Amino acid sequence: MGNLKKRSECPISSSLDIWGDKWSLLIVRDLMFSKQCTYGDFLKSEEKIATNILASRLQMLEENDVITKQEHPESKAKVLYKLTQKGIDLLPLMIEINLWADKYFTLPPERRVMLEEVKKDKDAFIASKIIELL
Amino acid sequence: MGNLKKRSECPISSSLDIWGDKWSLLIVRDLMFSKQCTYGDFLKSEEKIATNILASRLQMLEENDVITKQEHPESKAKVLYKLTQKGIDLLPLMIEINLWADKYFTLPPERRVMLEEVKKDKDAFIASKIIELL
DNA sequence: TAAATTTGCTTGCGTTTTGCAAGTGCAAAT
DNA sequence: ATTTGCACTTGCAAAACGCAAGCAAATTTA
Repeated sequence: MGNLKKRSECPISSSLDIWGDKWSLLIVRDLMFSKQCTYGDFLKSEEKIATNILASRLQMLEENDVITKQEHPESKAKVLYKLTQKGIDLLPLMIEINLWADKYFTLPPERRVMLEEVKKDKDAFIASKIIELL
Repeated sequence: MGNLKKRSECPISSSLDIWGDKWSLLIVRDLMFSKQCTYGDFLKSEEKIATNILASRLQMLEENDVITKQEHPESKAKVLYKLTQKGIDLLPLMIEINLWADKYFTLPPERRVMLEEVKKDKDAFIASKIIELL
């Protein structure tokens, strides 16, 4: 299942081996916007990921230390997923994706607002966001 | 074949719809390091992409204006692939991937050298690289 | 306290994508 | 004229995906 076989020593390639698919970074995105999510929260996202795909991606990301499971404070039936430091470190990357998309797609209004903040002072935005996520 | 069906209006999602797979960014990488490549050049890369996958990714990237075909100055049998402005604009993203990988993988020496330059002055590195690619 | 619901998955199964090998058509070199 | 090089295409088995249904444990409701 979550077997990481590196195709090469190239850092781009090694990174793609972990999150180079259509879903993994959407999970990371959800965690960056929400700080923590349950399994059900991910399923509620606009893109409608299938349950088995979600399970396999969560496992893959956990095995590669991008996310961690935690027990939910209110219920044993629920599981909380959070970003690890390694996951939080994907923030600059996510921001660059947003900036690229901002140039070539039409962004939803809420994201435009965030992007304006990023454009004003990228480093400051990243710093404050990291604190928020810890 | 190269049908872009957006899963949502989210910029991350829309971006992944284009290059969110294990191979597309490796093609972009090759073009950023080499400025221009032939079909055969891509095949020589360490990761050993299959010919049919390469063809489908090149088509997808061309349809989404990330790369362009040009005729080779020396031969009609060869085809030159280059990054478009949209493709060149992926440079900051590629750099962030490198920086992330630098923290969590062991990079090959040549890349470490480049990364040192990036860390000294990221914007300057990007600026000079863009000029190089145009 | 028994039944129904919620939650986080797993399983089956048909469809799509991938990966490998071989083949094709055109250009260029021999 | 024939062989080689280059850019793909094709066939096919294997893997991954996507949808729906199922399931066990925890929690809520009656």
